[in-house]
Amino acid sequence: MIKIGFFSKLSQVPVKTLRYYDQIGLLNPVEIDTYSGYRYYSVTQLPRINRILALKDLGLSLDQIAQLLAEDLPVEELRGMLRMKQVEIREKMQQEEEKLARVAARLKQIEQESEMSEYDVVIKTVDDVRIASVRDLIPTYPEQGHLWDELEGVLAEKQIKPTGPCFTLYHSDEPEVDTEVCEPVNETKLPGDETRVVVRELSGTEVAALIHHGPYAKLGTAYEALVKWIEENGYRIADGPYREIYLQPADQASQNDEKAVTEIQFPVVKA
Amino acid sequence: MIKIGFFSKLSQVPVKTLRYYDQIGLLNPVEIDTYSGYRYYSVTQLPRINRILALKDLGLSLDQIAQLLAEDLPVEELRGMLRMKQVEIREKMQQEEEKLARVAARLKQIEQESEMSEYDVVIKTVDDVRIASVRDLIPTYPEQGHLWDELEGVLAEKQIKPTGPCFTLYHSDEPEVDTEVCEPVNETKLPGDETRVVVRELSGTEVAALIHHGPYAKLGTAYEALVKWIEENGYRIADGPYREIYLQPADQASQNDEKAVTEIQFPVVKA
DNA sequence: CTTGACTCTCCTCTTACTGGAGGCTGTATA
DNA sequence: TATACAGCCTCCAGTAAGAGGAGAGTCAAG
Repeated sequence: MIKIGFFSKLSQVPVKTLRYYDQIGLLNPVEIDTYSGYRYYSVTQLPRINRILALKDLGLSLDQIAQLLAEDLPVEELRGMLRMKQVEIREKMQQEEEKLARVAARLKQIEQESEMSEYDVVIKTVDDVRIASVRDLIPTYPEQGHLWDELEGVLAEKQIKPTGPCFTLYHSDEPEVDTEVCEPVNETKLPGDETRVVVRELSGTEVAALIHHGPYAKLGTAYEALVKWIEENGYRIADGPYREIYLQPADQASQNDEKAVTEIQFPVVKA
Repeated sequence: MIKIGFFSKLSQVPVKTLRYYDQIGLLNPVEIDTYSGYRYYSVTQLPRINRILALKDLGLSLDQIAQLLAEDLPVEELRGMLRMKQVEIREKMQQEEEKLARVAARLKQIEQESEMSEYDVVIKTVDDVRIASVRDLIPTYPEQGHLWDELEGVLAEKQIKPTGPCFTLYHSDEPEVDTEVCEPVNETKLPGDETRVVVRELSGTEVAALIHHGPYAKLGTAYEALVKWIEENGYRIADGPYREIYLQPADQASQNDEKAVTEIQFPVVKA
């Protein structure tokens, strides 16, 4: 029959923690003085707390430990839990490894340019989306104006409103730029006469993305940064078109694109 | 000027999280309608939230991120933070690796014996402790009774009370057992006439320990389990004596040791 | 009897949100 | 124009595993 302080010394578990374990019913003292409220433990409880510590060291939660200790250990279940833990730990280790790679890449980037990059890349999963689009080959990127005119014309005529920001899909760059200009829409079909505008469904995919803020002429450096990030962070560019999303397009009238906000997205997979 | 739901869709950050970031001042909407309370964001805030996400992915806390974003980035500081993070992540990875080893060892043990071991090993650091002791060579472990009589006799005579449980240090096993029986004490010197009892200071050390509950005759299996654990969990036995701590000694009168509780400790270092 | 070391309960705080209740607001449709 | 209904608001509670502290009571030694 020993007091909590001594039990704490023997078990190397802080007093606060012992009280907490008492509270959640994980390890109750053998006796509590009804008058003073003092907790009294026995040295025979040391094996139990050691087991608690050992299981905690395996990464089990106190809840899980309580279960294991209560249901006088069905060995099969324990084995199952441990195997799950193994998988979990392996996953976590891999995540840490990737995190380490990202930190290293950041450091490298800072060393090279002696300032933090203007761009921050994020990995995300874009949802499926239905679009109306026009696709054609064009000689250079900026020359997609007539495609937009064509698409917008048809949509305006049929009174179809886009459900999100418009974007361009680039299917390939050579020999000419295989370009598809897109507006997300709700409709599944276009009513009426035939045009080059088609409605189709894009399926979601994992992408690496960044936001460019400023004139389109400087998109080049953004692309460079994105491609570099993908290479250095354990991904590679997957098949499929990449996107340029016009979150805030250039002002129609003035053609002022100083304040344009554009997101570019490359489909990626883990290398 | 867009509403929170759309900003959430663009940034892939849950609405709840955006509100939380607003609350802690990490990312405030550009405007809040004073009447309705609606938050209005701008697409130009997307770079900022992407930066937040990217830094979070490096393992930084929101607090740290807020600092970095506020103090218009002193590059040196960022570099320092990242280097610290690197070290941190490496440490964590190592810990995970050790955890994995422990889980594997547990699983192996269960496979072999098809039940959970009676013993749970914990690693702890024992404190420095001052002791009164008698040391001698004895032929076998159980024959330490006369050493105890000698020690207890002297302490009783000088009215010295032990400050903790008594224990035995085993300095070596061959050819005879080099045994030191110990009582922790407060005094730095023994008053009066000379005896074989000496007072000295034991320095703290890292040990692997387990608790044995039952007769001393069965301590053998406990030692086996402890040594096996040490081998299988990436430690090795370090120099120095090992300890047998009599937390609940055998009943003096009846010599009944059925309910004895004993801790055994081997000094260890990471292999 | 006093002193000082322990111990008690109760409260708040930590991270980065998540879930829910109850109540407005804004827009699209009938 | 009335009404759904999706979207938005605030406030409250809860998460894991304790840590820190206030204020008060208890125990053992001298």
